[in-house]
Amino acid sequence: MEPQQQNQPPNEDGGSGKGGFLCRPSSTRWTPTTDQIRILKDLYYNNGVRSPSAEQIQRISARLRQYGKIEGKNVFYWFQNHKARERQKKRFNTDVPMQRGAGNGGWKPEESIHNKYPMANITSGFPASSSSSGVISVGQMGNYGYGSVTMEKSFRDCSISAGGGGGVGGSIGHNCGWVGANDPYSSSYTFLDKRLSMEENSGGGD
Amino acid sequence: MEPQQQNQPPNEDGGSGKGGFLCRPSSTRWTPTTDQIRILKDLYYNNGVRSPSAEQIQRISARLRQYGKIEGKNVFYWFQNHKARERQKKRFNTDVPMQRGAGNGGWKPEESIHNKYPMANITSGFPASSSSSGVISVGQMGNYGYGSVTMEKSFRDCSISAGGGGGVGGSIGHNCGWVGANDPYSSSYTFLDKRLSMEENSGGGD
DNA sequence: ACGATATGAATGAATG
DNA sequence: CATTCATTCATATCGT
Repeated sequence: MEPQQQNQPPNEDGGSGKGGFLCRPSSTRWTPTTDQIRILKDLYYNNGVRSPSAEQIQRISARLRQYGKIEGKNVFYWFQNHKARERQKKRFNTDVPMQRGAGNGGWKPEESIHNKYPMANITSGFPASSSSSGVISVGQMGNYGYGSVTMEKSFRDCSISAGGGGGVGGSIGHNCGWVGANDPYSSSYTFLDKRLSMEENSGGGD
Repeated sequence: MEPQQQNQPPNEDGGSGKGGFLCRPSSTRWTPTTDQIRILKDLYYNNGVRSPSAEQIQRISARLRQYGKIEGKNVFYWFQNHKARERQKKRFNTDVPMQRGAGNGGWKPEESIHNKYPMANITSGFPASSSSSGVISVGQMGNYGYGSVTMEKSFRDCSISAGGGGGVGGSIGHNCGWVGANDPYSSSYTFLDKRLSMEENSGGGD
């Protein structure tokens, strides 16, 4: 993987310690664990998942939750970023067919669809999850290719009763309505809440 | 801060001199040469280039390649970092209770030759949402130069690790036949922002 | 050699 | 989907 080996802190805590004075979310942002990354990449490369739908995201996040705290938006952003970065990378070094010879263009060659981790019985008691060998349901089931996902943050209900007492699945099953939107040209693009005029004051020089 | 630049370091792979290992870029990371830095700064300050587009990056990197090994991502990162750091520094001082005309606090003003913003970031108004009356007082609350103090407005939840704790992967929703997500544009998001309240404290009511 | 600072690189999050 | 911002890691270089 990348030479940047970030530590893999056992981000277990949720941050809110009841009796604690400290509600200090160690990290404000999600720090994916190696296992999570592994699965995500597996989905991305081996399964061709690039823009998972809400349902898929829910599934993925649920599965990844076994390896650490994760939320739907994390998965969502991960895929978006991963895809965007790949494209961007390509954009930069889209150098014209000039002399080869080391003209690497320059970025890490990460397009391998290889999936290591034979998952041999390691001494560790890690929860080795079958990667592409198992019958994962998280794979994309039809939604191939690209997908424009315009997220819309409308503070509405949508509150999934999580932790109800066993049913973690969180039946977010009120999807029998919006899903009917098979209008590809009607780009969801709903009114984004967006922050009101929060422009940078471009105070560069002076 | 930038004490001085090393003069043309043997930044050529293969010449790993010390170490003994070879075939490996002695320097894992790009070490810009003085000429490269000079040009980059020139573009940054004299030309107001702060976030070059992919095409520009290609051009720049191509030009800088004359002075040393450089790649697209280097240019990209350079500008990103430069801008970010300058802003970071400014943020700490910008309006800090500084007495006296210490207009600057201390760090050197780089090579602020001049500055101009050819691209007047005039991003029009706000798309949609204008209908609602202007009951909006949420404007910035005294945000001077920058308005990004990590002010969350949407999600900022805290772990949704429901009590499930084990039976994950349940049926997370029974799509009524799953949406025919065959359409590339149909991922209307609506789940991000889920605000779970798992603060089921006995007695509740505080 | 070690600490401090500077800076390249990477990535999560957010916006347009 | 493209672009940008913020944060953090990693390493290079310099100071002591």
